[in-house]
Amino acid sequence: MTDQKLRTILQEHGLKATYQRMAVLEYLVTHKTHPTAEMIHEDLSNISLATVYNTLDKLIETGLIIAIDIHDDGKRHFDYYGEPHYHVINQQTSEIIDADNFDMAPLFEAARKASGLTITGYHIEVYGVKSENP
Amino acid sequence: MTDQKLRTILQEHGLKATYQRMAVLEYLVTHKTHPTAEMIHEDLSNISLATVYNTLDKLIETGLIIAIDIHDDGKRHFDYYGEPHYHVINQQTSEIIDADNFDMAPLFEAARKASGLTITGYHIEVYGVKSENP
DNA sequence: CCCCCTTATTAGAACTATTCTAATATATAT
DNA sequence: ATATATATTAGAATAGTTCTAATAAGGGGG
Ligand SMILES: [Mn+2]
Ligand SMILES: [Mn+2]
Ligand SMILES: [Zn+2]
Ligand SMILES: [Zn+2]
Repeated sequence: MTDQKLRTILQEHGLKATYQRMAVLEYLVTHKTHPTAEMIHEDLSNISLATVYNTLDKLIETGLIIAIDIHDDGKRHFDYYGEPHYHVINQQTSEIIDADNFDMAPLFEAARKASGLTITGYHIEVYGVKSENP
Repeated sequence: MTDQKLRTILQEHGLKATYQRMAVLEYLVTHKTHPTAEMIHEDLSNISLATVYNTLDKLIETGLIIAIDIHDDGKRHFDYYGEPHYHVINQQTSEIIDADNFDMAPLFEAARKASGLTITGYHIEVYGVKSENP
């Protein structure tokens, strides 16, 4: 993804386009893993850990990324959320699989009915184990 | 809920029925809030915080309860999960509303197709804000 | 292009939710 | 009742995250 595109995304979301923010955003856009702050900091070796955390907070506020808490390792994982999707988590391996093959509109409508709120988004994790008879 | 019932639930899930576990389980069954470990510890004043954490871990392993991470306060919240349900979270107040008016079977099927796993459960949080024109 | 001012970055310290330790107590099967 | 594996506990330790306050840099207006 080009620097100009990253700059535009950040500015359209009301964020100053700093070198550090472009790097963190590009990292999340281009990695299919769901890294922790520490992993991002290790890979982007000239950006401080505090800035990684600050940037992740800003990107979450804009909705560009989400945080996923894997209770397995006590660390927060981050995920580019340009296209909303849900996660299937293998309980045996902690592998996180991205999936978007389900229309959440009916769930939104149910949630609106149940709460009276205007629904703005969702975080869905479905858990599974390796099939016995594949 | 009677002591004998709590004892039975714990033993049926392979856990020794200690006084402390019965108290924590009863606390979660009878409270509609989604408390943190510290809240439980404060209310059950003769049970150590370590035991509250140990018990919560055991109850999660059995599936009797789940943990919910509210990124608002950095603390893990716990929830009796005797009947699976999903949560609608008010982003303005952090209020957590329980809801079960949606059949998750189609989502399970989609998740199975996407991952090849046998689905065992889900954690769903839907976010919303107060409606403008109620 | 150049200020200016607001906002961002940084290293390191601080915080605190959670986990660990290892000594004591208890549940449950026999 | 006894034995034994398991649970509880206080307090220490850990580590992920947040805070501090000094420095740097973005970007709008001139
Ligand atoms: Mn991703
Ligand atoms: Mn509940
Ligand atoms: Zn994802
Ligand atoms: Zn609930």
